[in-house]
Amino acid sequence: MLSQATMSQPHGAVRRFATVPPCPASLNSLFGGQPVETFEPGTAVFWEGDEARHVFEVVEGVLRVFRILSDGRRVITGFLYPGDLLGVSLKDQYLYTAEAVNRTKLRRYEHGRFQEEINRSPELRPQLFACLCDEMAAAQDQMVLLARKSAEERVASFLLLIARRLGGDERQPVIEIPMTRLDMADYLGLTIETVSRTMTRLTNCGVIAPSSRHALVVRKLGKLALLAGETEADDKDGAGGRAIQQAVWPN
Amino acid sequence: MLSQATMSQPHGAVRRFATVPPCPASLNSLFGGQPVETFEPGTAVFWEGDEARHVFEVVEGVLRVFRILSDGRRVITGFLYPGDLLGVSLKDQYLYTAEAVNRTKLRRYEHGRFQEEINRSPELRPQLFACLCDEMAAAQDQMVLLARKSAEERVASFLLLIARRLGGDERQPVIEIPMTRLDMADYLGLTIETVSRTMTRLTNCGVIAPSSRHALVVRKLGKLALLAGETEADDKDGAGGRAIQQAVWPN
DNA sequence: CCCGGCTGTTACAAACCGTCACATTTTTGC
DNA sequence: GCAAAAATGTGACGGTTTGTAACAGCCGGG
Repeated sequence: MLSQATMSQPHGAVRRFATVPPCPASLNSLFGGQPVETFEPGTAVFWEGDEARHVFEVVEGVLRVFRILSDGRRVITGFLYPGDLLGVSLKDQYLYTAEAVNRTKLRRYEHGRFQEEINRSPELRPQLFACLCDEMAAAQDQMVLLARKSAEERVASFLLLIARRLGGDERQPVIEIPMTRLDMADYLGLTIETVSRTMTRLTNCGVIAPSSRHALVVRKLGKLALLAGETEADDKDGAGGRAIQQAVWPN
Repeated sequence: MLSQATMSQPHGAVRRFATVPPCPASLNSLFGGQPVETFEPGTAVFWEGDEARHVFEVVEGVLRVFRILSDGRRVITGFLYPGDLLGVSLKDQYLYTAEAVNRTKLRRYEHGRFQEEINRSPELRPQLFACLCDEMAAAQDQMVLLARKSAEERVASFLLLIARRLGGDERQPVIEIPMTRLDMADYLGLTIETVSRTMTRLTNCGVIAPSSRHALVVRKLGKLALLAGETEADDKDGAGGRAIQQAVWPN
């Protein structure tokens, strides 16, 4: 079963199995023969409104996926990491812009052929379906974060997400943050100042320790999970066993 | 092609074709033979964490779909209307609670059989896929709303969504709002007071006019669209042709 | 018919976060 | 390397939204 706590996947951006090796009839194998294209930091893979001709697989690097309101406000709906798919759940045109955060390598697959392959293979279909489910679950988590979480909870949630993705099961994972503070802010629905201040506060509390500007160490993973305000008590770390009061909403 | 501006569809809740009549090989026909079950206002169809045994079709009434944080904060990720599907994009357990807003009638379909039908039919699959795409698009819209829109823009966006869903193409549609202010607040990431104040302001501006407590008339649809802060200029109403400054984000 | 509970509205003070400003660090271009 | 530009950190201040509270309106029950 797929892990549910993946990075928020935007529309059409799908996290695939990280643990399943590519076998002939897996989503992974589809892109195998395609040439690798490189995108420099800040360059767009496609723009919102472009005709959706291709599906992409992230081979290396990180992408940001966003939409922009008419007055310039930007909303990043997700970040894509190696192994993720981009441009799947679309019909005729992309609903968002995809841009390289750092130097990124992609494989491209023609959209119509992708659909055909999926349609043809009873093995690929459940994989794709599971990916879409994960994508929706991540979108839901993000809605919860944006609708009801405080600035501190948002930043903590974000760091926790990256820590779980990159840090494995370590107790004090070292995590890389390739995106800028502005990217984080536009992803979390905050300003760069608030992100900056909040991370400073987390540092002063000893929850995190800055390594370089784009990397840090999570010193108290359990504390971070508590600050993230999660429903589930993923409390493998013994840093604080707060009682979970099951919320029963009066109707 | 499906309309993109549908009500935000939560995980597994899919808006189907409203214009396509049920034909033997359509999603609509699957539920045809199932008995209709009635849910009283406030009763749950299922709870977050329940084993996902069934897929539902909304026949009549409105549902709210939500998640609750450990301290009681509630986030409504979407409302479901007649014709919508519930519980599709899930694997083993429901990720949210579904509750009847008003008296609701549903048809139930066993989850495994639903999957089989989809797998078997090459006609049903693209329909389901298109539904999932709409669902993701709606989730994205909601993320934009929650991340960057002001209280007024959120309320305006919500009213516009309902107006377009129910009011058809009328210039001054009468729209029903079966949900409470608390539901609206938990959907829009606001408090009931803010929702109330904002609607009062919209009334004073002449944009809307209250009909009853759970119904109102949209007097200036174009103005409402402007207040909603949409990217696209859906300016069929001549109520104000503000210049759209295309935002080019400096990288 | 009146009453009690629930929902919705309005006012006011408070909190959180955004805005503005500037110092500091890092990166970029030459 | 050096200077310019960009990104980041930090503080003071203000605005939007929230929280608290009181009141009004609707609805069902006695």
